[in-house]
Amino acid sequence: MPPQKQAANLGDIARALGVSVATVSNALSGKGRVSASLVPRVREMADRMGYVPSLAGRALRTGRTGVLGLVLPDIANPLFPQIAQAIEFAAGSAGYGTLIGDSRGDSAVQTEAIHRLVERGVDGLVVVPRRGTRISDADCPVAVIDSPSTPGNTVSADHRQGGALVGAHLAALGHRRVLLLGNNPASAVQNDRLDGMRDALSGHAEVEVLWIEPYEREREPGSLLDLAGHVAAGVTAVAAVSDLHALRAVTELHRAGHRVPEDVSVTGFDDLSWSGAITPALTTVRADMLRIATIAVSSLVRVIEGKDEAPDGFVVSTDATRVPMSLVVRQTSGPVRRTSYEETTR
Amino acid sequence: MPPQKQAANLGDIARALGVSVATVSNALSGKGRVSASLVPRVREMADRMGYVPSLAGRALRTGRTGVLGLVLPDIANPLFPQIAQAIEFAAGSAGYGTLIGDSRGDSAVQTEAIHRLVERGVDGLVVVPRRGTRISDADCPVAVIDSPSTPGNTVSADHRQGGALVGAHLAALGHRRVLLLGNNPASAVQNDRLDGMRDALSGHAEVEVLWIEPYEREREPGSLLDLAGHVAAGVTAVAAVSDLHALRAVTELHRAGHRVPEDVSVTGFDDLSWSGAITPALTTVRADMLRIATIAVSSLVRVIEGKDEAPDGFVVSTDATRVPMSLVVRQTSGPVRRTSYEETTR
DNA sequence: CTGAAAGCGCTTACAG
DNA sequence: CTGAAAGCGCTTACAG
Repeated sequence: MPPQKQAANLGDIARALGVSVATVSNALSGKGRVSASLVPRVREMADRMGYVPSLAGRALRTGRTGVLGLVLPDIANPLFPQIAQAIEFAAGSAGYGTLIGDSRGDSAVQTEAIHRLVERGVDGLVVVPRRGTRISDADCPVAVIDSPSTPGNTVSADHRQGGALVGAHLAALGHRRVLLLGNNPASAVQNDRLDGMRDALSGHAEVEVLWIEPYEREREPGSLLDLAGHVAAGVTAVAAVSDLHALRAVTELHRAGHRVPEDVSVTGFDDLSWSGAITPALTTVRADMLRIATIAVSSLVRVIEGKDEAPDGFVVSTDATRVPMSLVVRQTSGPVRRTSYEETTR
Repeated sequence: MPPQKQAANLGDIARALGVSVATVSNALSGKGRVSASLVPRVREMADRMGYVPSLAGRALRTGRTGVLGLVLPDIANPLFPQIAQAIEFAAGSAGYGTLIGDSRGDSAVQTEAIHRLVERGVDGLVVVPRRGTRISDADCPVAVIDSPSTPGNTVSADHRQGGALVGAHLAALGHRRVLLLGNNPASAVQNDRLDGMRDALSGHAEVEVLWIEPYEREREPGSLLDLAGHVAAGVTAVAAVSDLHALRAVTELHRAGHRVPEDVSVTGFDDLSWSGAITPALTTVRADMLRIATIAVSSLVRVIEGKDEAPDGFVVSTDATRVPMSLVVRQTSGPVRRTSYEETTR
């Protein structure tokens, strides 16, 4: 007997078995007391009839939809795939669907996106907020993924510790003069990363920060960073707060005739998808997104399922968890070598 | 009077106004005949009471959820953000939410992801299928975004025309010997792009295809493409089927001591987020994702809302629409110049 | 251990 | 033009 196609419901199963829908519901959910002998019969019949529970019916009755909303600052952000994939996986594993909302880099759109998701009845929200935004009461539990420096309860990678990983790595390689590269002095994430680098390098190397102009897709041709000038001044390593900046550094150094890492080491941050594919492959720092996502989703789910209280204006407490980052050493970072200039002047 | 907080429903409004829920429903939806004088009163009261329609109630009654599923071959794919953003926007504009599903690069997971979305009651599905997968009946309308060479009804960028754009561009710049770069001879998308390039270059330049090994995040250090060898043999332009390959070409050429584009032009494909940020900025080809998404979503919505028949086993007909791509000329592609070698040997 | 009943919020024929 | 009623599919007290 082939499984039937058209959606059967609890009533169909109950009728087929001569029992009540309540009993079928209980047998399937394992909640109410049902005679042991009935459970397998119900299950089998449900299978045979191709029973798929109606989420709408369940949602109407329970007031829960089994869906989480994911609000991102800008889907076009290159880091987004990692986050979205991790959240989708964590949510799926917990039995939840993932509805996406895009802030398109705009606070007003972010607010609107949150409202739309709430109207759709999401049970909880994972928000990666736009810089500087605070998520207020959203009529549902919210988990925030952000920098550790953000006030309030958040889950996030430990950007500072990640920075320290880079700093320690470069110090161990013998670098004495390191140029740090960022593009936004107002970014908590960037500052955390830079602070970590500074900490780990202090006592080992001179450090200088170069704030480049904010990233623009179509910047002026020829607007270079003058890395060559810094190299001439003795810099042997460039540590960027993002793979994007690192890539820019590598390509500009190459173009200026320097070799990476023979003349200058370069490190990035985030392990974007292409960072292993360039030549030389980029040394970078990776967040454990799956862990971050799992923490965010599970705290949310605990509140949704009533196992935790929702503290602090409905924002989920995660004890401001910091998830350690890990260093991915590839070919752009190497030991300091004497430059050929110094070698030839001996 | 401040707007009330707790979710009001149709019954609350009806009670407040002394009319029936049916009337309120009709007034709000504009469907049933309601006296003109009542409509604004109902609307106003709904606003004042902070009425938010229950999607669950509506879904249970109408059998529609107002949610579309988006199934992606691999969220980690760098092209994904563009697609997801466009679909989310198009769906949102049409009044639909977007539930995501990730195939994680695995056909079995893809099938499972589709099932999960269908179980969640999505009204339709936008699928970017894994290579070689055909989406069969999914119990809901499906729009497929894929290569034009894929059998069946799909929406897609016109990859071949995009390739021709690159070819024509390089031909116009005077290149006589062009190396095409791909990594998967079985990919319909890549072959379409290459065919377009070949077409446009034929009669103008000698063309050769280099299939590099499939992209791996952590490839063997030092596995280079020997682009230098090709350059020595007279190649003045490298046209890649992806920005990723183009990036690899640029970095390897740099490292081999060639300048881009002075010695060798390089072009990519897809306009990934970083392609304007490298130095030199990457010449590439961009798909009109918003248009593609709009076509996919609107064909889906027409079927869902009963304005079109669902043809061909529930797969939405889009007349196999081909959306033209556009060339983004940046700094990696330039006119052929005599090499300094030849200049100095005169 | 099992069943009858209520009700989540909505929309849609159907009667008035 | 408006209202009473049914019913989408489910779960959960409550009686038996």
